Amino acid sequence: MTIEAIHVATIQVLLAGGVGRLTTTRVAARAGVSVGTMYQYYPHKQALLFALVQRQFDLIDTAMRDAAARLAGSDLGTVAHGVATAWLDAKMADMVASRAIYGIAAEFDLSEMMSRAAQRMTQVIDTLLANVPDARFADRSSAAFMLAALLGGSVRVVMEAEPSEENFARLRCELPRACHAYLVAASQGALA
Amino acid sequence: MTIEAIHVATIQVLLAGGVGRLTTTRVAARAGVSVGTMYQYYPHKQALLFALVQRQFDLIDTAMRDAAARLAGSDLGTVAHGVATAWLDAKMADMVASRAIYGIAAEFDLSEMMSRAAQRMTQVIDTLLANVPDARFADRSSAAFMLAALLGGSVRVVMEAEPSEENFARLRCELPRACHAYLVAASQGALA
DNA sequence: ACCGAAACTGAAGGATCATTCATATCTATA
DNA sequence: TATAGATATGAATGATCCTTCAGTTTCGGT
Repeated sequence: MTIEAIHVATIQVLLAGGVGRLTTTRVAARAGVSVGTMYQYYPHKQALLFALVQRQFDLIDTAMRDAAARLAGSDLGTVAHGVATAWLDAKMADMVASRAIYGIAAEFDLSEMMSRAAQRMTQVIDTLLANVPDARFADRSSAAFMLAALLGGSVRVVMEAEPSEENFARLRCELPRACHAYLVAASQGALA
Repeated sequence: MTIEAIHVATIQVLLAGGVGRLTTTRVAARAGVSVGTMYQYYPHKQALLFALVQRQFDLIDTAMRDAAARLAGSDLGTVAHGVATAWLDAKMADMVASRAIYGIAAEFDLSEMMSRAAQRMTQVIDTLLANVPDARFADRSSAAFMLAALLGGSVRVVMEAEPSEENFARLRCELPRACHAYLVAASQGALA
């Protein structure tokens, strides 16, 4: 499909040179179509990029909701570990796209989009925490907010600063542990 | 000083419209100088931006080293709290610049610079952890790495997604707690 | 095979920008 | 005050790039 080729090409171009080097001509060339064709699917460059970002956000959102459904009602340790792992899986699964997309945020104003995504994520975590049987949180919404920030931020920083296999392995090992430790600290002791 | 005016103007322009809207003319205009003047201090736009980023990184690096010196030899709780607070203070002190600068990373290739900054930060934390009397880490370097990722990431995400006073207050309250909890979990129990 | 619609093409228009340089202004020293 | 060097100016240059549209190709149905 033409449109799929355009998407793939866009990500490739983004990875090759960042948003700065992403031109409509270059994307079209890499996709094997002409510039004009692109404009039949998207009114401007920005629309193309936004569509990519939206798709990525939706993917991750869905993955987190699935994980939340699976984990509902589990004990604190399972939830902490499960959320961290689901997040890592979702990000890693489409790491190429994720990395490429981070760059778009700077050129265009994605703050509204990112804000919405963060809020949805916090919301999902919050309801998940509300149903953990063996923990009561003094300030559950703050805990959910912080957990979302820890998850989102750590992965992002590693991807941007030094995305090596070694570092991802560390993340995979340490992030669940960190989440668990934080949630235990934020909850008023175990009740089971 | 002309050069200071240029720096300030650059950050203002960055905040107003991101890297995408940052043009040499606009920066010069806002600084109250002419384009040509800018080129007497920096060979190109990129050099100007890199200088800004470097300065910011150095500021934060210095702040963290100072904090580390102050905290050397303290117990785990003090170190965790101190590092988190120092980090927040450093970032908040120049939040305007910090936010502006995040945007530069996408347009130009700052990955090398960011990688170095992250490594220095991890190193500082690592030596700090090595001198905590009441804790022994199974894998100290991983703990230092993870702590750096947690600190760097969470602040960044909040700044980008929803930089409200309320959220910073939450960060200030929860981040030290999260750091402490993680470090306790990563160390093999308290020895004091 | 023929036709209309849908999809595709890519050269050209029109903007925007980074960068240069010939010229002007300031500053400090003799 | 005269002068050299340092600093500042901003119109002009040349490049890049988004976007458009008149014309071509492809495709499904008859």
